[in-house]
Amino acid sequence: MSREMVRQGGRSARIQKAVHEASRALLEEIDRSKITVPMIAERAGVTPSTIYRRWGTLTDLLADVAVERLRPVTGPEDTGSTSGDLEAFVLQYAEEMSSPVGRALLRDVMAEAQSDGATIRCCQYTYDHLDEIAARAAARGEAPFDVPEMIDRTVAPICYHILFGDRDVSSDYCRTLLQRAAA
Amino acid sequence: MSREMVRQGGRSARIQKAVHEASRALLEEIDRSKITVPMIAERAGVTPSTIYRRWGTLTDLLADVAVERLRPVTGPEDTGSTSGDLEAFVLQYAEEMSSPVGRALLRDVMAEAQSDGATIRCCQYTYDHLDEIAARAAARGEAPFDVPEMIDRTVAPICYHILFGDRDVSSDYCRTLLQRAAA
DNA sequence: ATTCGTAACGCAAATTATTTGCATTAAGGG
DNA sequence: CCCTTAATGCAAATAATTTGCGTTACGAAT
Repeated sequence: MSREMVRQGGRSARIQKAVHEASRALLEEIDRSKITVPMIAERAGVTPSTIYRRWGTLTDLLADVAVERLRPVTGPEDTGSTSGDLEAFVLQYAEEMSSPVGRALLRDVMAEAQSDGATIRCCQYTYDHLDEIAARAAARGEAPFDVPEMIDRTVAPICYHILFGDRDVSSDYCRTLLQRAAA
Repeated sequence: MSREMVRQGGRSARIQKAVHEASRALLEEIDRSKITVPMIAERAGVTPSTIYRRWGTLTDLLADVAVERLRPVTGPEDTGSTSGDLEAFVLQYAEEMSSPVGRALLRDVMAEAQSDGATIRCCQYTYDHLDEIAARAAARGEAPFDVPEMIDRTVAPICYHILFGDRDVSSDYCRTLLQRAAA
């Protein structure tokens, strides 16, 4: 009686894939506020009730999709120097997130009410990237930096301005943040 | 044919007030994800269609309510010194926003898709507060500070950690941010 | 004050989304 | 290969959202 675990293979996985793909496709085609669960279900070739049972709400589903999209496929670029690595990472982060799609993903991730869900997983990617850059710095014998502090000084302001839309997050602005962080 | 403007007085205002009050009351009582438009309508004594026509969606309504709640009723406290004013403001901001209700408000404000809506209005309050503190500093002959930079160094990290839930936003942490900003 | 034009509302019907009960399918272990 | 049961499909039931239309009541002008 060890009971069954969550099933991962076969049909279940196929459906998750189909639903995610349908969601991504719709996010590209039509406005996010016009997307509905039945719409995604039809495109994915499943019944709406399946989606409701597995994801609960449209918000949760879109958050799940967003986290998946925000997961980096590759580690941070190795430019040979810590400052170069940091600049490459921060500029790419800002560019990805400030696009209309990126902004929508960010909002979807945060909309998920439960704090122990998608949000932490999502910003964990940022910690991991910076950890790796810091580890490289140490391996090179360069001066190390504090990862949480680096997030406070660069990533946090970038997210703030993207989410509140109170200013443009340009490359120049990102470099200013990096200079402040280095001081 | 200059025609009618948006109506503000009388019935229209009463309904807006009733709906806002009903929303606030429900936000205190039950989980945000369980709140529905018909629920608010009943509590406010209006028909659901009125809410749908005026606010469009539940998200937009809650964002509207959130902005209203986040609007400060009073200016920043005058402690006699700039560092004191800043500390008072930042600590109060963090405390307000990190509560379950504050966090929900923050999420609601951001969930509203259109960037030119509630979000800007909401963070404008922060700019205004800091502007006033900076003006006081100048009036006292103290060294001025750059308001956008202060936001980047204090408010932005606070919002980031509240929204992503990756760390606790304690008073000690806020003071650390203020010390960094002063350096 | 009274009248007039119309924005905002209430009501109810139509549409659409969400939930739920039950039968069926297919993982995954024995 | 069989057995248990998680996950799905289907369809009915419920709830939310939209919409048409008649009514109310701002607000402007007379």
